[in-house]
Amino acid sequence: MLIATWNVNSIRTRLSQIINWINQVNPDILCLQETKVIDDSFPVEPFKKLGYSVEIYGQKSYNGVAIISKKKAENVKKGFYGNIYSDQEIAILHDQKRLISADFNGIKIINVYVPNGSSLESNKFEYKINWLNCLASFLDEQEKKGSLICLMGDFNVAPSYLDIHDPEKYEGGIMASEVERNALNNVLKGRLIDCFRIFEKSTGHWSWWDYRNNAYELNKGWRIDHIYISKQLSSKLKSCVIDSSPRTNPRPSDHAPVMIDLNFDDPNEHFYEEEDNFLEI
DNA sequence: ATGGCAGAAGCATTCTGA
Repeated sequence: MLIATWNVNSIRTRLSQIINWINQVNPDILCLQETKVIDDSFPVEPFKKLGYSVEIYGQKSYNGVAIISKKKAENVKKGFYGNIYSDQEIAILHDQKRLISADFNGIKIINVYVPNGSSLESNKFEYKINWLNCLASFLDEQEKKGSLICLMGDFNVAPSYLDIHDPEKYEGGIMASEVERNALNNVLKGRLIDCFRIFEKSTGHWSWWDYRNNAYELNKGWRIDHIYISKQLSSKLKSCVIDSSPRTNPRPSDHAPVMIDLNFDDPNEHFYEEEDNFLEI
């Protein structure tokens, strides 16, 4: 089962590129971020024509998330829910459409677009940390229910210096600060693993390149788009790749899709031992 | 230290992103 995440930076501008990518890759589940459109204007039909089901949670101009899937999503939830924080705080977090979740094959798929935060001094940074703390509480609740989790999206955090093209310049700044990494680690709490780092330990692998300063051509990127799965699922993980090819398209998204292959054909087949190859940073 | 580039809204220019 192929599960992918892609910050497309506008579903309407990127529609043909996304359809082409789906035709090439044939994902079972594709989580999109930054769709930038209200639900009534989301181009649903091109996906339905390919046999996909579409679940959307969008707003005007900014943010917006969607789950495109071959199987119909079950238990679709838009935004945070459950007994986490006050209703008032939840209401504030719902103003920005950044999270949608659904169940597939007994796995809870959680698609997130984590706030960027702008700068460490910004009130948007405070919002980012609050949002990540809310996500941590949300996952605590899911864990209590015993759910198997696949959490993916644009996290706007580089987990380590290995995930930045120029760590000397950027370490400690936005997307690379201790505060953000602590907040991310508090979401993961060791119960979720970074699929990409199961297979690749080295630096030089990016999922986002700035539109400015010829960053893609100079390969000056960051790895800020991630797929995390419950440790119990790690034995089912066959691969995790970043497909940078759409970044070479005319008028590309600044992000590339990230994809995992989870084995559900043979439940006894193990690709990795759980405690092996887990990179602790 | 600042801006670079791109998208949406909407029609000149601002806001936002990362």
